[in-house]
Amino acid sequence: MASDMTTLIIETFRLNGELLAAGDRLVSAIGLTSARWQVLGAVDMTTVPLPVAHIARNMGLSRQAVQRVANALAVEGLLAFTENPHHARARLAVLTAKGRRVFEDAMARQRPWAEGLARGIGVSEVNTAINVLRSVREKLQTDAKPKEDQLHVLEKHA
Amino acid sequence: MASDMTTLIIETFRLNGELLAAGDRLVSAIGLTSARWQVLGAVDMTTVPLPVAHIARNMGLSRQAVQRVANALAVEGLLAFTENPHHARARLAVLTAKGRRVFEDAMARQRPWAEGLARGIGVSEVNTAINVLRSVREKLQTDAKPKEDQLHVLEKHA
DNA sequence: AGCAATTTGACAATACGTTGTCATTATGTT
DNA sequence: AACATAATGACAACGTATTGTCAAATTGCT
Repeated sequence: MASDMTTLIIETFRLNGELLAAGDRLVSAIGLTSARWQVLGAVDMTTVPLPVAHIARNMGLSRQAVQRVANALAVEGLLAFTENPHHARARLAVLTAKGRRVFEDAMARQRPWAEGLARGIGVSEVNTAINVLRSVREKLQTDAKPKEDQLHVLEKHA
Repeated sequence: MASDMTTLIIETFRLNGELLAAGDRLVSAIGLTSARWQVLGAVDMTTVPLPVAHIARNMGLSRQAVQRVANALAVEGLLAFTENPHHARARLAVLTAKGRRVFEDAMARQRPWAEGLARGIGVSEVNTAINVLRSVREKLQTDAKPKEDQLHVLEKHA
């Protein structure tokens, strides 16, 4: 049903807004915002230091958006750029000691908060929701790039 | 599990971004954006013309955000403000004939698009996802306003 | 080696959302 | 009637994201 899908879409918008607001509340005491927290997390997650443009791709955002936040984090000393032996311009983003400390503070706040959110909701329902959201997102992403698919088809014929 | 909830949160962020991008693609040809489309929809939905602040509450957004979009829509002639007999400043937002036409164009595009998104996903799974998202959002919203609940408790005791 | 395409970061313009402040208008209580 | 409170819109400052453009650096193909 299209109307169910429409309901899901509207609910996704609303939940996204509430999550951002809640995330801001959660980490504002330690001088973070949701966006900065997410960038710190993306930098922390990598095993090897990466340039900002690479991190942006990992996050599914434009590199300019991440660049701006990363620069702000660097000004505040949470993140630093190290020289990249393979690329003179594309310096590598790494957490500073302070950045790692702040990020761990944020995660320590996030853990009990996420547990509280999950309380009362069945694990299988949550996983069903995750799978539905992922299916819809993947469909949107393939819709957005029909060109590449067509090229793949052409390659197969060639 | 907290980690399942974290996965759901991240997936919500990603889907939100894809939905906004897809919505923009869907209605950009008729000069709309996702945000303007949503405001038109909120104005269209009301049985009686309402002031902008009231519409913003209906949408769960700040009145300033909606005001800005509504003003832009008024400049483009999709929306008009009529005098409010009950309030000199709070004029009432109504769709113009052009606004109604554009909104109906947008809905005509949305219908088959939403159907395509829903295809291949079970109705019950979609409804489970809706219920999970709604539960999490409501929990966030009650967390955000512990004051009022406490006041209600106090009122009962008083 | 040379040249085209890609990657990266910087910068500007724009869209969308927030909070805060202010003046004006209603509302409600005393 | 008077005064405190709430609602509304205007304005400003800011945070987050987008696209577009540009120059520099890298990569890849011939």
